[in-house]
Amino acid sequence: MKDIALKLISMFKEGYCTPQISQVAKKLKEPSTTIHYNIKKLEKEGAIRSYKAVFDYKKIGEGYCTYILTRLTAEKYGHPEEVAEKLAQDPRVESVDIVTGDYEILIKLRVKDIDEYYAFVKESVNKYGFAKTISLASLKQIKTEFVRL
Amino acid sequence: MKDIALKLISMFKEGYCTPQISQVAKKLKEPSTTIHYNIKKLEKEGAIRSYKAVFDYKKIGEGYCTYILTRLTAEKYGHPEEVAEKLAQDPRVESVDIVTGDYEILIKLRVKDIDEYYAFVKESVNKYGFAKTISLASLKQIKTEFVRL
DNA sequence: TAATTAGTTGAATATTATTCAGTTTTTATG
DNA sequence: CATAAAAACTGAATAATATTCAACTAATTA
Repeated sequence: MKDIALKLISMFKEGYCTPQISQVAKKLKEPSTTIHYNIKKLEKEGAIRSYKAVFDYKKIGEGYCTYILTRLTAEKYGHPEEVAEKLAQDPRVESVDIVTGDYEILIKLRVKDIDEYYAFVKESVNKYGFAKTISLASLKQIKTEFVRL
Repeated sequence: MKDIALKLISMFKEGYCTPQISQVAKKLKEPSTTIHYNIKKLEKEGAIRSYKAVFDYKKIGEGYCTYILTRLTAEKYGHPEEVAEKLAQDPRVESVDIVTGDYEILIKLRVKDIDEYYAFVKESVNKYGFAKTISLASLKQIKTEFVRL
């Protein structure tokens, strides 16, 4: 077999999708050319960044979801954006925000299980300069990425 | 004019998109029918929940993003799922999780500005039984929904 | 109010998804 | 290990959909 599924999942996580113009046209009872025009406009303005898939993360082996709040070490403190940019490159990271409060960065992590979670944190402490972290494990996800699960 | 843009945004937030089979086929150098077969399989298994758009939220008037941790009142405590389900129906809510720690629910909220944020919190205290809340405002979003901004 | 720009739309074309039937590969079973 | 059954793969044909274009209409600006 070719194990295409894994490749598809990683591609659809970020993009490789497109709007269904004719379906939208039907729903809104407008000509498909009008819908087409309006979508292209939103894309040109940069209002739409990407078209992507939302998964049942348990079923794709990413059932363990955690929110990690982190404070950076003295040397990294003051440059949270650099750290955040690096974190954003990690495919396990769903989102990264610089936030207000006692902790600089909020990470949403999706991994298979608690072992992979631990591997991420252990690796990150040195790699990114995490001084202190608080983790909130998601016990149940009701809605993600605007999609109800 | 017909103000189609607003309707498109709300539709694409949750769905009305589809995978680009031929583009994926090109990228992976596989026949498009093979890609088609594998995608349909993922959909049937329920691994893919939806195809949707990711926006530049500032440009669609939802530039103010907050993470809200909340503890429920005594009467609601023990039934966080009911509250979470109601919260999930709100279009301003991007995600809702039941989490570990001192607070039961973690909400990711997207609104226009701090006034709309305040309106949400004020309204929620009574509506959902929020006893105590901590809010972390996102100062900068580096990555959201697996998409780099 | 004339001129320019932005938005709408139908018809034609180009592109893409889907179906189907045949093939290969993998898995299960005696 | 042989064989049957199921799952995965694929090319050719068809169906569906997106895109282009040119004409038109509405809105905005000078």
